[in-house]
Amino acid sequence: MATGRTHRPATRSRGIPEATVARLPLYLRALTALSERSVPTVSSEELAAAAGVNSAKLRKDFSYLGSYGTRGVGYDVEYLVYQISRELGLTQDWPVVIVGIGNLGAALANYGGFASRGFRVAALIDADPAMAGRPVAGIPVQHTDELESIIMDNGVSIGVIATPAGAAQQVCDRLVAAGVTSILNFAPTVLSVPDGVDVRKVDLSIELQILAFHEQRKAGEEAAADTAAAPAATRKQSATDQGPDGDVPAVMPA
Amino acid sequence: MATGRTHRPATRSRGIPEATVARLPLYLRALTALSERSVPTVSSEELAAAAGVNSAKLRKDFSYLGSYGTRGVGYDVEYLVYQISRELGLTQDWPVVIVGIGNLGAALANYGGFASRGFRVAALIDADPAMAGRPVAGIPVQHTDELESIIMDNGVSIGVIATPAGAAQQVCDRLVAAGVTSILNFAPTVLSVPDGVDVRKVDLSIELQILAFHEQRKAGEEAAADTAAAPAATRKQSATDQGPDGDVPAVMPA
DNA sequence: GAGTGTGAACGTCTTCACAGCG
DNA sequence: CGCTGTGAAGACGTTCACACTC
Repeated sequence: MATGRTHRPATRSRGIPEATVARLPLYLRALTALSERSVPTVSSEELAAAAGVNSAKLRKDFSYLGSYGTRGVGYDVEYLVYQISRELGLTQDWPVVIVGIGNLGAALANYGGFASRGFRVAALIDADPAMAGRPVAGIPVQHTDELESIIMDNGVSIGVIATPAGAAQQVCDRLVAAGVTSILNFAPTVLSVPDGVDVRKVDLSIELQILAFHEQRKAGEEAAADTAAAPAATRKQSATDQGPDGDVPAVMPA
Repeated sequence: MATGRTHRPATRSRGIPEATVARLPLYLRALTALSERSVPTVSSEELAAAAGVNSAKLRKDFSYLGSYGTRGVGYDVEYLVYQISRELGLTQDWPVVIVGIGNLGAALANYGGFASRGFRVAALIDADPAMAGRPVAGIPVQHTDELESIIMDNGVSIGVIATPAGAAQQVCDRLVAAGVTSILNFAPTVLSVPDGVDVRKVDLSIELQILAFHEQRKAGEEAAADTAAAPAATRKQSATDQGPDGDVPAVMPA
């Protein structure tokens, strides 16, 4: 089955902290927007505001990549876009397959955010024979039987699972056996994979439950409403910090 | 500057850590599955395996809720389901509106994971007049003009945004003005909201970029492959821990 | 002067390991 | 004995504040 990958020595010597990696796409998006408006440079303060984080965090994050800024000036937008893209591995082409072309799978296939980065939908796969051949987002759906050959022929290493929960583990096993080493899982199940395979999970229902928790808490605090500093109308960037993490599952490096 | 920032009073006396809150839905799902199989009790070890975390973390998490286990035995499944549901606020009904009924919005409307918890889709809203009246997942789509009245009439406090990025902030503003205090955002934008409103973000493209980062790293490590302990076929639960967090944005309690 | 880069302080989350209870 | 519950230790992440550079 899996290649016996090594263990992670705990301290990633050359490594960029996971928390930082998770924010790089955020910075990249903000920078891309600036780039499209032909803004030449940004300060950490401005960029941080656009990305919804605070500037100290942003500077610290960038410091892990290297010293790409200019003191007294800020960061060169184009240069940073390139550096972050390279760090994230977006300067290369990543063929991706989406398995499970229901409502969600179709939404993913149509999602523009993939192509704009280095991702290319190499194939759509579904178990329903009636779907076979039917085009979704301009790409013909192929039957699950073809899964292995599609993966191998296209050198796919990233797979997206958008099947019902019951089918997810089985699909996952087949993807991994065929050579996929990174999986984005939308099915509400805990997938088990061999060492060396990364899984990230997106779970809609979990996100709502976390919101419900905070919502409930708010309701209970209607009383003691003011403590010290709490200007009612202070606008605040939302994406700032998001809870520790746990939410959307996880990266499991070898 | 130097000392004393009027921060959050440090010790949230009654508070459950965010990281723990984010895992409660995971435990709940695992417990529900056990409950359906009429399993009466579980040990922390078994439940942890089912949820994809380690047992120490699970016990610590539960300890914030109270002492619901029995030493030498484990946890009563039904009782824990109830306690966690209550803690998450799922024992009450949460009417939710989904704005933006494209592929993704439709997928969300059809998603079974909502109803099974305390969430009820109170309305589907779209800006396209051609969508109005058309049923999606058995619910007729309503026009954006009705947004405010829908929110108020149904006492909706949780909104889901599945619109294109360009419309998200505007929709968000209207939702908030109408009384929504928790938002789940699928649009690839940083939303800015007043204090007291929570926003969580799910961003598909960001998840893929994080996977690409790790994938790239793997490719570069093909060389030094063996260290010490690396049983090739060791199966591992995926959702264990997922990176620090940052990824999907954030909860911003008042 | 303006703004980056970063050591050090601080806070949060995870893991360990074992006391204590059924 | 088995397994929970939890202090204490340690890893990780964030924030502060300022030296340093342009």
